[in-house]
Amino acid sequence: MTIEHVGEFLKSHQIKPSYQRLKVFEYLANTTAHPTVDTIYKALLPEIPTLSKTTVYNTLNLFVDQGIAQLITIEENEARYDADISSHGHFKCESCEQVLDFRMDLGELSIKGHEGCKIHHKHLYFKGVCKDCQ
Amino acid sequence: MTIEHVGEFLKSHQIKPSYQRLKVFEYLANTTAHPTVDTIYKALLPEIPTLSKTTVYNTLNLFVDQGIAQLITIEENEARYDADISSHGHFKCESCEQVLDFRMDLGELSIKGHEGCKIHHKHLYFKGVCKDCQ
DNA sequence: ATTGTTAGTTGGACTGGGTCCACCTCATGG
DNA sequence: CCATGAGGTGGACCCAGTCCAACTAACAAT
Repeated sequence: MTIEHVGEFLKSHQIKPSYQRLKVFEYLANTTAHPTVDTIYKALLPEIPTLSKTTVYNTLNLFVDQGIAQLITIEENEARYDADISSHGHFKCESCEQVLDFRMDLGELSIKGHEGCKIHHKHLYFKGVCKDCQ
Repeated sequence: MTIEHVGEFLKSHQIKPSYQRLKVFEYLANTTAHPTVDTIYKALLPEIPTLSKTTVYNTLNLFVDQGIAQLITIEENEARYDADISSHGHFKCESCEQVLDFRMDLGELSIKGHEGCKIHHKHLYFKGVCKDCQ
């Protein structure tokens, strides 16, 4: 997604497109690496020397709240973010630590035994060893 | 599971059944609340006044490593533990914050597009609002 | 243009979950 | 009865994330 499209996209989700927000979303939308806050912060710092980590946190939380990004908690000690909000699963390699997407439609899954529950989000996390690390 | 069975169970998984380990596993095996470390610690403190939080951490990590408990990272800021290691999903109510089990066989699910990956663990997390909170 | 107002940004202080590490205790074996 | 090692303890420490007060940019009203 190019930078001018990002602005329109943010506006269409009730997010004022500040320079910081544009840059954070542009970065997130153009990677498949599911970056952490620190990764995003370090990547943008050369372009935005005054950037604050709090801003990155605020911005990502805003994106999650507005439904244009999702929080990935596959690992206990690191929050990762993903601008791909379509239904898919995440696989983390325990050796090289990369997180891969894989196609998986979670739409039809429901909760057996708790049918009255209203489901807002679904996450499918697999862990193991990727092909390259075996 | 009663306390004497816990001892045998731990031994059968190469874990020396110290008093602390017995008590932690007994607590975990007899609840469906998916407690946090702090919950377990506070619950056992009256019985074991000298208990250290580090011991609870060490013990739970040992259980996870030996495959008799699993770590639930459904929420970013709290690690929960579950002695039920059968294939099932977890639902967290965003209102009352309880975590419910639900039957779901994840055994047949594989990773489309990354067939070479060796899968060790599978986690399915749903979030929403439970029946009582609607 | 000027001022008021509000949203957004900044960075330092703070919090709390989790880890580290040195010391202590207890069980087991010679 | 002592030696050894595994397990437990608790205080220091680390670090991701939050809080908060001050600063800045954008915009509205006059």
